[in-house]
Amino acid sequence: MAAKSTRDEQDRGRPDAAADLDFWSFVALANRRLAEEYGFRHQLATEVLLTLNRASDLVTYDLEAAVHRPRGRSWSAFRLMFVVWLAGPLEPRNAARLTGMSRAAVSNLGKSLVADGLLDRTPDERDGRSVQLSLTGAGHAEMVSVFREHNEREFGWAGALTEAEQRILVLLLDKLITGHDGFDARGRR
Amino acid sequence: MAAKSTRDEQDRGRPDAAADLDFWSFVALANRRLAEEYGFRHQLATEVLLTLNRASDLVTYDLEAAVHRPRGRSWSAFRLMFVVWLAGPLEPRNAARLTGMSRAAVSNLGKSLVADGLLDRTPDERDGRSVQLSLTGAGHAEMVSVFREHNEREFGWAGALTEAEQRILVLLLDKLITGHDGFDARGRR
DNA sequence: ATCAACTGATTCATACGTTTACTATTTTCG
DNA sequence: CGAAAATAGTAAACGTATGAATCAGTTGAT
Repeated sequence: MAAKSTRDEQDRGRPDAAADLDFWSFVALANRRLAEEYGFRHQLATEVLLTLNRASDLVTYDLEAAVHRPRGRSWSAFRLMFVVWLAGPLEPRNAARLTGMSRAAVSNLGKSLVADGLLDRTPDERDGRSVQLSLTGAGHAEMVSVFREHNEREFGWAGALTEAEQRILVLLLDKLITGHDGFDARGRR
Repeated sequence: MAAKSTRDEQDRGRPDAAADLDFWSFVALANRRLAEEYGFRHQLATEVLLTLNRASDLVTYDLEAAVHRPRGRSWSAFRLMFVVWLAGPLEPRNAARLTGMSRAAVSNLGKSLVADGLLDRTPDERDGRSVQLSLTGAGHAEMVSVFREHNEREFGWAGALTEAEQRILVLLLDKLITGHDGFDARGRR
């Protein structure tokens, strides 16, 4: 296992014991204390979820910082434009469902993106309550351009795994999610 | 593969084509269009990262909504108290590194938690600039109690996988992260 | 011993997302 | 047909995270 430091025994109680803990040695320490001192039983579950969240945060933060912020866009703006690009035109309701944002977030974000000339919001003829979101020409051009860079950097991350490993990872995550299914994008039933 | 709907061919361009897309069929649709219409090459990487983020968001949202919000605590507050509990006492700097938050976030959050009587912030004798975070008695009691519920619900998620599968998942995520190593908790070098 | 450079924590202004409440439209069904 | 319920989108209030600036203490060179 790559970066697991070994120094997580001894020196509990030393003044700055936490100073040289890294993520992996913290997980090991947490596992040990939760089991030995408190008797919790599902340490592997804790380790799975800690690692899952850690990986997701790290990758997201990197993509946002390296690709999107320099162009003046937020991670959420990219996500919204991504689904409008590939699944659009669509209603805010469906955009929210597919991105996992709230409807209000789509509404707010959409307002900015319309102001920036990247998104069009046209009234729905069928349903007077609703609206259709679509990319403008400029929005489409920006997505094609930004996704080129985004996709290369995604590959930089996923490329640490072989293709077979990547497929297994998707399968396992799929099983994790759908084993708990019946939720929509934001955990609502 | 469990919930992959098959209706992601045909009917592009139908007025509400997105209405019955779910997450998996959206991923399939995105893969197809990115490859066929735009010629992007790393679709598997896109699928891996979309699924990773999705899984992480879903699990986090569920734990926060089911376990922590009902007790009036945020997800971030739990994360901070978790590391202080198991790796503490520690300095805000190290708490930020282990949780992946910014130092400012730790400072803000810490203020609330101290006000609520869950956290102690005592000056460091060695270094007058610094401070040591530790749990109060009430904070410790709350963590033991809340983690019992948290851990059961974690198990509810991870339990969708066999133990062997869980170990493989951790290994793969580990490899994904450390294959890109040299980052600290928030992607800083 | 002193000053400059560094490091740690905090505060401030800002941005973003969520929840709740509201308005408008559509649907349902008595 | 018409009133009640449901649904879509938006606005307001709130909480929380972030980066920049600030304050304070430490370190090291001279």
